[in-house]
Amino acid sequence: MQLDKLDPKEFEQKIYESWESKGYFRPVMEKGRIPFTIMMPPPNITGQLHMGHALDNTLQDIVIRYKRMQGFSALWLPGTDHASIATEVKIVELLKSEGTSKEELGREEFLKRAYLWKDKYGGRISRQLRRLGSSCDWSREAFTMDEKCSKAVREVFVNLYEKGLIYRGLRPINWCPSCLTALSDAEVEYEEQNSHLWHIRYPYSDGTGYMVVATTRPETMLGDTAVAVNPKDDRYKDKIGKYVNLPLTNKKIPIIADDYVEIEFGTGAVKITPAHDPNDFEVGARHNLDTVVVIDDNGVINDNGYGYKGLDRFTARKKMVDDLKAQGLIEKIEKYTHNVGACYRCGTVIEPLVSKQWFVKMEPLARPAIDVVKENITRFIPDRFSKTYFNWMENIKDWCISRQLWWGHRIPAWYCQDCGEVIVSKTDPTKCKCGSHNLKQDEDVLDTWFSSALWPFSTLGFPDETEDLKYFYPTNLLVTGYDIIFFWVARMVFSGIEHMGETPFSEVLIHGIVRDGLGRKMSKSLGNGVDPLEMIDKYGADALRLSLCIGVSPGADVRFNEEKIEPARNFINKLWNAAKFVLINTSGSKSLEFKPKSSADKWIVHKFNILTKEVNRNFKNYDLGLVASKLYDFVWSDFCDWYIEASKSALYGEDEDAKQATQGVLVFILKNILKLLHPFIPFVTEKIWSATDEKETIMLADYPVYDKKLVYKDSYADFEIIKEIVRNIRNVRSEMNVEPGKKLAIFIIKSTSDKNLTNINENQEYIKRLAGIADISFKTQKEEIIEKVVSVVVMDIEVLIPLGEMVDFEKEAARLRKEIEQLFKEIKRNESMLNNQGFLAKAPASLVEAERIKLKSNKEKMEKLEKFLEEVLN
RNA sequence: GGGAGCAUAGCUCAGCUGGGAGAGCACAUGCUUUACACGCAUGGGGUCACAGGUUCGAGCCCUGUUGUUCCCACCA
Repeated sequence: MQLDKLDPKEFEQKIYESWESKGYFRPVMEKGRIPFTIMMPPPNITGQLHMGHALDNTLQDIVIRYKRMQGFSALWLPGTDHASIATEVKIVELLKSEGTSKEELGREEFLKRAYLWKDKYGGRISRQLRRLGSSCDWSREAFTMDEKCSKAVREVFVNLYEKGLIYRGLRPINWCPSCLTALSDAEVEYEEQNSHLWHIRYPYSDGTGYMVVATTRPETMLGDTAVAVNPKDDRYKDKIGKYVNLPLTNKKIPIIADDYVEIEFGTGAVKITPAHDPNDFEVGARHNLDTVVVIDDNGVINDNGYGYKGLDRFTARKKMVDDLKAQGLIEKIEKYTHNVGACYRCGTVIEPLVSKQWFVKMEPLARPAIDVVKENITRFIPDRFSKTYFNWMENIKDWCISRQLWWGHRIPAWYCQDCGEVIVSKTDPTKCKCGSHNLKQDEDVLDTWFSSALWPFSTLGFPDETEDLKYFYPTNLLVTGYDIIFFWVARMVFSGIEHMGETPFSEVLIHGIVRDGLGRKMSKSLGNGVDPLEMIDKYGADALRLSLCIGVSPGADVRFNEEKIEPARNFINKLWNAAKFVLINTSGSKSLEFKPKSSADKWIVHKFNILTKEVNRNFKNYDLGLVASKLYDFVWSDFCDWYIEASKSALYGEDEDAKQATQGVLVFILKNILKLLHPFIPFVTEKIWSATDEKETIMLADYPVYDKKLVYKDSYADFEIIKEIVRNIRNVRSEMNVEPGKKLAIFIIKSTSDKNLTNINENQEYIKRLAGIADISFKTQKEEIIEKVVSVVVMDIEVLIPLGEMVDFEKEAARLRKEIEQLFKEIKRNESMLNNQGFLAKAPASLVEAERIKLKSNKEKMEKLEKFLEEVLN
C-alpha cells in the first residue's frame, strides 16, 4: 500500500475505533504477564478537556503504550469525578439562568438535573479523551458516584467512624457564604489584599481611660468576648483581670493574658472573637470564653449584632467604622496588606465560622503515609516533590469532610429523632436501638476528595475482593500535576494504606501545569486558554501530543501556544514523507531481508541500536521529554538527512545486492522508528505501519531493545568520516558560491593512511552524491595538480577541490585562518591537559589515550592547513 | 515566617553518570537535488546570573549573593 498526502483527520478517529472495538485497550490477564496499572486522575464533569488534561493524559498514554508493547498486562483505568462543589456551583448557575433555583426544585429534582449534567459532560470528556488517542480500558470506566465507588465510600466512612477516626464536632471551619458550605483548609486560596489595620479604643469599664486594639476585621468585634494581652507585656500587666466596655454594644468583656499575643505587633492588645477566628477559638477554649456567632451563613450580621443586624459583613464593617469615628473611638487607621482566604470554586472571601461538621482525624493516618515515602515504597518523580508532600503531611490538621451541598455522597449517618442516637451504617438503617423508626439521615454530603481518595481501589471493586482488585492493586504509577499533591495524592496514600494495607502506587510522576505563551496560567477570565480539541482538529492529535511532551523536563511547567505545535506537526509530516520514500523504493522488491552491507547501512543500524538503549534507559526514569527529543533527532537528522540521502546511491545504482541490502535496512529502520515513536504519536505510526507488510496492530508489537548483533563500531566510524568530508565540501561550495547544480571533480592526496584511503575508495559514491561531486581521483602529491584549488582536511585526509577562476584567494585565506585559529585553541587545550600531572594520574586511562590521539591528529591537520595557507598567500 | 523551583543563543527551552555548549523558532545566504518548501544545504549568534569552594577537570557537585516564579503558614 502506498501513502498519499498526510491528513490526520482522515485516519485518526477510524484507527481509534478499530483499536477500541478489537479490545486492544484491555489488559491481557494471562499467565506469564506482569500487571502494570495506571489509574487515570478522573477529570471533573464540570466542563471539557483542557490543556492540562491533554498533558496529563498524553504522559499516561505514552507510558501505558510503552508498557503494553513491552508485554505487560497493562491497565489504564479511566473515569470521571462528580466534583461535588464545582459541579453544584455550575448547576446552580444554570438553574439561575433558567429562572429557578435548587431550593425551588428540591433535593430529588435537583439530583435528577445533576445526573443529566453528568451524562452530558461526562460523555463529552470520554469522547475528548478518545480524540487524544488515550488507550485506556473503557470497559472498566468508573465514576466517583457510581454504585461501585459509592459502596467503597460507605465502607470507608463506617470503618473510620468505628475506629474513632471520623468524628462530628463543633469546630472552626472555613465557610463560603456564597456556596453555603464548609470547606477544607485545602479548598481555601489565599491572596494578598490591600486593606487597613483599624486601631480602636476600648474604654476600661472603671472609666480610667481606654486601651487600643488593632484589627483587620472590625465587624467581628460584635462577637468579641475578651481582649487579650501578653502576660509579659509591661504596658498591660496591671490591666489583666480588669474589664473593658466593648464599643457599640455596651458589653463588658475581660482583659485576659495569653502567650498567643505578640507584644511587638499592633498595640499588643488583641480583640478575641472565638466564633470567627481559628486562633481566637483556641484562646477562647483556653480561657472558657463564650463563643458568640455574629455572622450567619450568608455573611450577614445576625441577631447578636445589635444595631447592625441584617447588614452584609462588609457593609457592617463600613458602618461600624463610621460609628466608631463619630464616637471618637478610632485611634488611627493604618494601611495594611494581608492575605485573605477565598473559596477555590467561587472566589468569595471565606468566613471562619465555628460550626458542627464531620472531621477525619488526620494524625494517625498521616504517620504511615509519611513512612511509605520516606522508605521509598512510594517514590515521587522528580524526587523534590516528596518534600512538598512531607511538608503538608507533617503539619496536617483534621480534615473537614462534610459539605452543605446536595451533589455528592450523602453522609451515612442517621439521627434518631426520638432519643438523639447517631447511627453510622453501611446500609440504610430503619430502626434505632431505642425502638424508634423516626430516623433522619444527615443532610450533608462528603467532600468530593473523600471519594477521589479511594480511587485506586474503589474502581477495582473494593470492598469486594474482586479478581481485578487482587490482580491490579497496588497500582504502579500515578501521573498527575503538582497542584493536586495535597488534594489528592496525599489522601490516596493514607487511604490506600489504611483500607488496603498497602500504598496505592509505587511511583508518582509529577508534571507541571500548562501555561500560555507568556507563562501565565490559562484561565477563562484571561481568555488565554487554548482548546486542545481545536488543536487536534487543526494539526492532529499526534502533533498536539508531541508538542506537549518533547523536550520537557519532568515536573516543569509547559508553555504552550499555537506556534509550538507547528514543529511537531512538521516532524510528523517529515516522518510521513520518509515512510513514503521507503515504501516507494522498496515495494515490488522480491527480497527484503535484513542484511546491512554498506558502511551507510551499518552506520544507521549501529546508531539506531544505541538509540534503543538510551530510549529504554530514559523511559525507566520517565524522562519522556528526553526520549521524544532523541527520537526526533534520530529520525530527522540521522535517518532522513543522512541515511535516506545516502541510500539513493544504492537504490538507483547497478549493484543489485547493495540495493537489496539497503532496501532491507530502510524497511527495518522505518518499522523500528515507528515502534519507538508509537507511544508518543500513536495514530500516524499505526497508519504508516498498516501501509507496510505488517498485518497486526503496532500497539502490540514488541518495543525495540538493544541488540548486540547490531553493533557495527568500525563501519559507524568510517561513515562518520565520510559525513565529515561531505560537510567540508558543502561548506566550501557554499562559501565559494559554487552553483548548486555544478558537479565538481576532487582530488584526494595519497599521503593519507591506508585505512582512510580504503574507506574513501569504498564509499566514494556517497561523497559524490551527497557533496555534488562528479569525479574523485587519487594523487600522490599536490604538485601534480595544476589548477587553483581549495583544500580541506579531515583527520589525515587532504581533499583538494579545484575551483579554477571561482577561487577567491582572499576568502580562502580567511577561511583557512579561521580554521587554523580554532585548531590552535584545540591543540592548546590538548596540550595543557596532557601536561597536567593530575589529569594523567587521575583521569581514566581511556580518556588520556583519546586525548593523545586527538593531539596527534590535530597537529597533523595543523601542519597541512598551514601549508595550504602559505600556498594560497603565494 | 518556612520550603521549593528557575536563571544556558534574540525568543522558548533541552543538556540523562562531572570529561570538547545543543534543539526548535527567529536571523543571513543559496537552492523547483524525481519523500517532504510542513522542505534541502550552508552560516552567524552563548562570560551557561554573580562570587567563592570541591575536583586533574564544573553548565552539572557544595556555600553564599542577586533576580524571578511558585507552594505552605496566616501576627489580630
